[in-house]
Amino acid sequence: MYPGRVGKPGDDQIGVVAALVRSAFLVNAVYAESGREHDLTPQQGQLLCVLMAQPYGMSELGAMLGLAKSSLTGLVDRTERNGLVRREPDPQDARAVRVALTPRGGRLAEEFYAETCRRIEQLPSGLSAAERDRLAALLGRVVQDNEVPVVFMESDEGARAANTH
Amino acid sequence: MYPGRVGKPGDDQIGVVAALVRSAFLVNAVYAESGREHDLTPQQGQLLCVLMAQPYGMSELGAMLGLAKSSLTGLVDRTERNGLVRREPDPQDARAVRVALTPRGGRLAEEFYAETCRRIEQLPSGLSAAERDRLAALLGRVVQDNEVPVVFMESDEGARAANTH
DNA sequence: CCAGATAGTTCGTCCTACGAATCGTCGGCG
DNA sequence: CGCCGACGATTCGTAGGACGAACTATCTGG
Repeated sequence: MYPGRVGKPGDDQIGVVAALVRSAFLVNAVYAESGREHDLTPQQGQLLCVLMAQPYGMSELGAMLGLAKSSLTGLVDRTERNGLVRREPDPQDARAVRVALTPRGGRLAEEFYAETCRRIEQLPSGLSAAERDRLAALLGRVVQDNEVPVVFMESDEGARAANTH
Repeated sequence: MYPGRVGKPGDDQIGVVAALVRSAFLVNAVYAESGREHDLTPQQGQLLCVLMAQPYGMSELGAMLGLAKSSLTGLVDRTERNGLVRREPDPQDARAVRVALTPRGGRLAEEFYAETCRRIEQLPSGLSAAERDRLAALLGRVVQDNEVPVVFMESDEGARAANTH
């Protein structure tokens, strides 16, 4: 009844729950550290990563990031003040606003994204390629089953945008 | 060289990197929501979870949680003000302090921990028991390879700590 | 054409996080 | 023994983050 142990007797493996929580802790730390290197707070970094895909309205951003409207206003304010994003009027709707990366914001986003990828990729470096693949497959299903918003680009989108390989 | 794809052609699986980042996003959301139900910020909830295992000194906590000393002082201040933790003098060292759960803090920690476990456990509900087990094994190795501090108890430690008192 | 819904902002409050400066204690070395 | 540097922790100032309630302006269905 406690975290997802399948209770093989004598198994001394960590539970799924603890594994998920602690790996999230790792990822959070990477975000923080990676952000610090580019003078970004984790939240601003996340915002840039979301906007790499395309511009979004404030409400859309709020829904994706799980933030209240007023929180978004502040986050975009500060990021805009740093010259990384821009509020553009929505041509269809005079109330609405589209938040887009500035050129400088775009460059910084690429750097931050690449750096973060690099660091995150180190985390499972103890696993074989096949194991990493299986981990990706399993976690990927968890992510999809729970309909996580695209807060971090698909890797090959990223790879293509970053270096057109 | 980008995120751990093993590049089977036509594979349309998410990359390890994106999977890790997005699952972390999920876990963060759970922490926030679970905390809200118990009038805890995610940070205070995390503090309580760490202290469930045993009391710690401020410096130890800072190291485990990855926070600067001054950040810890504030976090413990606020949590203490809410009556959830207590600063006890360290008998060996008059400079040091041991932070421990109050009875009320202990109860709240158990509730928060159980609720969080319950919710996190739901995340991989689309996986079979065997798959969850494999996910736990893989993520567990990542966590251990990266020496993640025990920011979330082992499940059976939790059960034991709760009962053997 | 108007009433209600919708998009965003403002305001006040509290929490989070940090570095620099500070204070008291500890311990080793002369 | 006494001192001084290391160490544990707090204080202070600053800046960011998150929220709800109240507000403005626009949009849209009837």
